[in-house]
Parts: sequence; C-alpha cells; structure tokens
Amino acid sequence: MNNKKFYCLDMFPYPSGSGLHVGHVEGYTASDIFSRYKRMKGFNVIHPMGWDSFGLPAENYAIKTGVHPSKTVDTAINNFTSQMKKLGLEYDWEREVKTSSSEYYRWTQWLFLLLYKNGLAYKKKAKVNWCEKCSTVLANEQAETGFCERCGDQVVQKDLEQWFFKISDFIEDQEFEGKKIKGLLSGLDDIDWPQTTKIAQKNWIGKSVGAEVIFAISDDKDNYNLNVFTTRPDTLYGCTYMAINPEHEIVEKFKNSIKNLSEVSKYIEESKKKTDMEKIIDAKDKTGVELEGISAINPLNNKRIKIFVADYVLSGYGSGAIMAVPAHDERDYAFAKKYNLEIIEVISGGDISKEAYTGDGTLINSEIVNGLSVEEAKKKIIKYLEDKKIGQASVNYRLRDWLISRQRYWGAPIPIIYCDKCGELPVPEKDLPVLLPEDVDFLPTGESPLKYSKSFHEVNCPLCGKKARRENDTMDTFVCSSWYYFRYLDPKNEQIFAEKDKISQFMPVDLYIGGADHSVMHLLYARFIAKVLQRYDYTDINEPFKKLRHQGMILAEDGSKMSKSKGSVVNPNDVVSEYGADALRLYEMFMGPLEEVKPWNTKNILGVKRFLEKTEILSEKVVEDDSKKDSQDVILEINKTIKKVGEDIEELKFNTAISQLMIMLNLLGKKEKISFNTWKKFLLVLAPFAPFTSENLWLKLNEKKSIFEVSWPEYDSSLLAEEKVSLAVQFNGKTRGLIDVEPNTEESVIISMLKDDEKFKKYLSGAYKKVIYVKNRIINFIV
RNA sequence: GCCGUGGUGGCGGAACUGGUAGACGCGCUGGACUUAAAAUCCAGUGAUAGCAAUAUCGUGGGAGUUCGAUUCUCCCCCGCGGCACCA
Repeated sequence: MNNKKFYCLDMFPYPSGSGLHVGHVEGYTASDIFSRYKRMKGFNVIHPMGWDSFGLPAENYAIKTGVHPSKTVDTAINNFTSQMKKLGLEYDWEREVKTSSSEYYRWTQWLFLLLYKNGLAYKKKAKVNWCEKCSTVLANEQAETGFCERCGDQVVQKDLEQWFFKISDFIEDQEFEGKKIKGLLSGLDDIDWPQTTKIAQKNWIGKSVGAEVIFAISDDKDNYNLNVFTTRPDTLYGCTYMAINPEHEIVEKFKNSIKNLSEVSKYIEESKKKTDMEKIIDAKDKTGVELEGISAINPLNNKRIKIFVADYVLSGYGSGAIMAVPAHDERDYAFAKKYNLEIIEVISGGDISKEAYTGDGTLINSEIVNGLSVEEAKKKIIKYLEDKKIGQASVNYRLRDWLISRQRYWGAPIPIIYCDKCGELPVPEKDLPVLLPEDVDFLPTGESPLKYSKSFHEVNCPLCGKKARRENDTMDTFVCSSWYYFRYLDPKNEQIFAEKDKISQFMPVDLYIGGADHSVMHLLYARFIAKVLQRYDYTDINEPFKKLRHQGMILAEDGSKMSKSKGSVVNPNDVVSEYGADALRLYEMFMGPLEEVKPWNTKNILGVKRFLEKTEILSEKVVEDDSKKDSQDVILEINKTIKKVGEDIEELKFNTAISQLMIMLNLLGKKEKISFNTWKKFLLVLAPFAPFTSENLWLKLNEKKSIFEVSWPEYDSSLLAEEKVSLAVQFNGKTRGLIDVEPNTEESVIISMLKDDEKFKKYLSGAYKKVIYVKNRIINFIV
C-alpha cells in the first residue's frame, strides 16, 4: 500500500501580521490542486500546514508595541487559517504544527541535544556584528550600512562564543556503523529538483580541490610551519609573496621580530572595523602591509618571499593565508602591480604584461614540471610535495558550519546549563522542554531578554544540584524549519519527535512547493538534519524532498516588485470578495507557468470569472436523460479533456489545463443540450481547480456524495487514437494547406488524395525529387 | 565579475522527442440586443500587399546544420535572479 501514498508539502509560512499575499496563494493553490487530484486518483494523500512562528518580526513588533509575540503570532495564525479556508485550501488541520509552541520546540531542543551528544553541536568564537553603544549583537540586515539600525553608532566585528552545527561533516558521503549515508553533494543526484536550485546548493557548498603546501616562516631565529591551501599547486614556482589575513596568528607570534609592528597593527585595527559591506566596496582596491623582518620560504625552490597582511585574504577559508601567484591570479596580480612585486610567468599562453593569465597552457620557469600541461603539473607537484612531506592533496569548502545561536528572545532556547563546578552540561531530556519565559521585558536593553529573566536564568545544576545558569541564546529559526515535515507525520507524539514507522510510511515528501528564495538555506539545512536523523537511525530517509518545484514571484502590474510603499501590493482578500475564491485560484494558475515570474493583471481575472459564470449558466442545459446522446465532437473533446487535464496536473502545467477546460466549456456552450454523463465528467476535472463552483453544481445534480469523494474519470484512449489528424502539406518546406486524414495513413494513399484535391493538384502536376512524410504531422514535397 | 535563467502579437502566455508559430485568456474593432449604456451573444484580430483566393515577411540580433529551426550549434545584445576577493 505504501506506493499509493502521496506526501504533498507546502513551505510553511511565517505568520506575518499582513496576512497571506498573492505569492502564498499561488504556491498553496498549486499544491491544493495537486493533492485534491491525487486523492481523486485514489492516493492516500497527506497535505499538512503549519506555522514557522518564531523569529525576529514578532519580537521587533513586541519591542515597538509591547504586545507579546505569542499574541501577535496567534492573531496572525487565526487570520491565515481563515484566509486559507476561504480560499478552499484543504489541509490536514489535525496535523497542524506551530514552531513556537512548547510541544514543538521541545523536539527542536531534543534535536539540538542529539547533535550535541554526538559532537555535531559545538561552541566556538565567531565574529558577530556588535554595537558598543547598545552592547548588543545585530543581525546582518540590521548592520548592512555599517551603522547600528537603532542608535546609529558604528558597528564593529566582535568575537563571541557561538553555537554551531557541524554541517561540514555531511558534505561528502560517509559510512556510519556500516550504513552508507549520502552527503549533501552527491545526494543532489538522487532528487528531482530544479537545476538552478541544485546548482545554487552546489555553489554554496563550493568544493575546491587542490593542495596544502607547507611554507616555513622565519625571522632568522625561529621557524614556524604554515599551511596554505591552493587550487593551483602547478603554479607554485610562480609564487612571489605570501599574504595572510589581518587576524592571522603569526602576527602575534612574530610581533617581536616585525620591525614595522605599529604600522601593521594600525592596518589590522582598521580592517577590523570594516563590515562585510565595506569590504565588498573596497574589494577593487587591494591594500596590505608588508611584515618587515620576517619572510616565508617557498618549499619547492627555497626562495625567500615577502609576507603581507592583506584584508583581501579571508580568515574563514583555508588557513587564512595564501601563496600569491601574481602571474596567474587576478587578485594577486592587482596586488603585485600596486606594491611593485615580482611577477613570474610559469604557464605560457597569456600576456602577463597586461593581465593575469588563468587559462590552460604549458609550464615554464618551473624546474621539475617544465613542459607539462596544467593538469599534469598539478599531479606531479602534489606527488612531489607528498614525497618530501612538505604538503599534500587537499579539499576545501566554502560552506562553513552552521551558526545557530541568536541573541534573541523569540526562538527555541538552547538546552544547555552552565555550572561553575561541573561546566557546560546538556539539559537532561526528561527536563525538556526548556520553556521560554513569558515574563520578559521587551524594552531594548541591549542583550538577549532571556538574560534578564531570573525565572528562566536561574537553574539547578543537573549534576551537582548547585545553582547554575542557563544558556540564554536561542536557536536560529532555520533549525525549527529543518525538521517540521517529520513532525506533521506524528504531531501529537510526546515520546519522540515522530515514530519511525510513521516516517517510513509517508516520507520522503513526494512534492514540495515553495519559493525559490529558500533555494539555499532552508533546503540545505533540512537536508542536513534529515541526514543526521538517518545517521542515528531515527529514519531511513537520506533525501527528504524527492521532488521540488518553486512558484515564481508575482510582480505588480507594471512589472516591478509589489511594494507596500508604492501601494502595489494586491491583497487576496480584496480579490476574493470581488471575484470569489475560485476565480482567484483559477486566475493565479492561469497566469502562466508556475515557476515563472509573472506580472499581476486584475483585468485578466475577468476571463476566468466569465468562465465560471458560463459554467453555472450551462449547468441549466444539462439533461438527465442520457438517451439524448452527445454529438461525436463532444464525446471526443471530453475524453481529450480528461486526458490533457490529468497529464497537465501531473506536470504542474495548470495554465494549459485550464485552457483545455475552457475549450471544453466553449464547445458545450455551442450545444443545445448537455448530457448528464459528460457534464459530470467535466465537473470532476474542474473540481481541483474550482472546488466551490464544482461542488455546488455537483450537488445540484442530486448527488449525495461530495464531488471530492468521487474518483477521477477515465478516458477512452481508443477513441482518441481514432481521431482524424490534420496533416500539413508542404512544398519545399512551405506549408500550403492542410488535409484531414485517418491516423497513420500510408504515404501513397495521401499522395493520391492530394492529386485529386482541387487545392493541391496544381503543385503536383510536375515532377518532384523527394517526399518527406512524417506520420500524422507533415508531408513535404521537394520540387 | 562569476553562475544560472529568460527574450514569441497591443498584453499574459501556447507549441509533443526539430514538423501547421501565435492554442486559451485579456484588450481592441465591427455587428446583434437596448431609447441609451452596462452585461451578454456573434464575427474579426501578427505585419505588409490585395475586393478576394493568395503571396511575402515574422519567435531579441547575426551566422550555421536541416527538406524543414521558437526548438539544435556558434557569436553578440538585453531583462531578471543568485553569489560576490573562497586562493
């Protein structure tokens, strides 16, 4: 029976105060049509909805107005729910989840502990945006300008202890207790996702293959080995200086030998003040300061090279230091030109007097690899480094571990306790959930409000029983949304986040619909968490979302983004009250392909509105007596419609499905009477799109069951196969007319038909060189 | 800059694995109904020429492959989205 299940999932919304917008409606209508259709096809469909209700907006609103986030969120949820019901969105409401409820976040905390106990959650210092005046951490978007959003003071980068999830452990495939677990990279091959989204994930992970090379750093007294990562070990002979990022430890290590320490320190101080934004702005102009008094040694030729501190070298990537090869790297080239450093060409093929050459070529000026290709040289140099123990093959990733700490109130508390005696301890599972206190002060004091809630903060140590304190950071809301699709399957369970049986009954998600804005973060984190749960045997699921589709953004009428300030936001409520829910559903589906970006056009709603009205009018023509047979064209068209609409739904091509429904209705409109039988079929295929209209008209037929309890109609494929085809008649590739023939007619038959045809006779009077005949499509005479 | 994605009538968009370009809808034009208007119904609607049959051109621009290209290949232009010094 398992093969008949269907898990249809929507990305659950953040319940914002402004209610559903037309973009939500688009995605949700699509999944609603799909799941209604699958149900009619006999699938055991699960189609849940819930609320991603933790997060900054509710907290900021609380700071502004004093209304508690749980109130704001509940009001919004009520509003969302009633809007969804009005739109005829049919959800399994008994499965509803809310991430900010303690029954839910209890398991978010449990998940944290699972990672913690297995060494996948850890604490380390990390840079945060810090405002000294407010003494608080700021989110990136609050620090975008480099100045604090609240007080206008300058934002600095500060190191704070932060919690991380070790997502890096799951990039590649792994074997764990005999179980093979596919990683975040190779797992992408197994899933039916938009290519763009897969590529976005791949790029985000950013795998680079290369080598680590050990450079000796020396001040003539001490030696220190420093690893650098490079993707171009083949260019090692062209390395003419080394650059380290401003936070690199060797500055501290060699501070007594650095002759220009004050100049260096000044540079480091200034670069610390820079926010990410400023660094991007400054990116074109590369700056740096030489560390006078120390140098590095190229391990291949023992050449001494200068060392620079330069903020174009990132601290978080590789070892925070690079071997610079100006001849073959654009950034190093710019830096070398600016500071007049040596540029040695080691790969021929470019013109290094003008620019860095990053292409392929033959190695020159490179002793042991001269004459080799780039590929060969890479291999040989790595081999050489490994033999001499001065380096090795190595892989680096752009993806860092996931920073999940938030110095915020409205999130799931991190279940950790600090005891002066026993140290850092996980909250015992039996003590979960760690409840978020209600009695907090929202006035902006600067730090996490939890810190000032005594009832929350003070706790007894689970080991020694003495007074201890709780962690007062909360978790990133992406943690909450990384596992909700499991909870839907067993939403009330108090023993476990979801029973394994129930998970295997419905997972993986068969169709996941949501915005492309989640292409990277949410989808990557959710895949990671699914793999963690697989590793520790809570599920057998490696990839949670088998098929993913995005709904494209809906733009304002003028083609720009809908914006509140421009007043161009369309409120679905207004559309529903003016045109009805079915019209809105149909219109949004008829606009164009689901995944495409498309402009809103209120006038166009009239088209689908007329279609619905016409449907109601035509219902008057229905005759119960089937002895009055439908004409052949109606029988053919209704069969075509059942086929086409079904196939189009499967491919999420709702726009063309609706167009076929319109063609069908237009044909019925031309007839005196419509048979009961045909009309029922028509209503059935219309039902997923326009549930209200079709159900009404269905019940008018004195049917006792709801239309949604009836099976999707069958079509007669033999009938469709017999339909005459219109063949295009071409001469030298130019279409001169059409001819109706039986399907699969022989070439010779067609030619003799054409010779008798008044219209085509004249073209065939002379000789022709060749005939190209494609059955049921074209016949082309080459003269 | 890199990666991705798209460019088809006045507009939203259709077109199966290369085979009738413009389905369906909006809008527009003419007609019917009406004292009139709205609504509704009927007819027409890519451009140019023609009374018409029909002909020529036409899917961002340019080349190519093919009997045949919106579809495949190469080059270029423009829009949109993501990433942004990742060594």
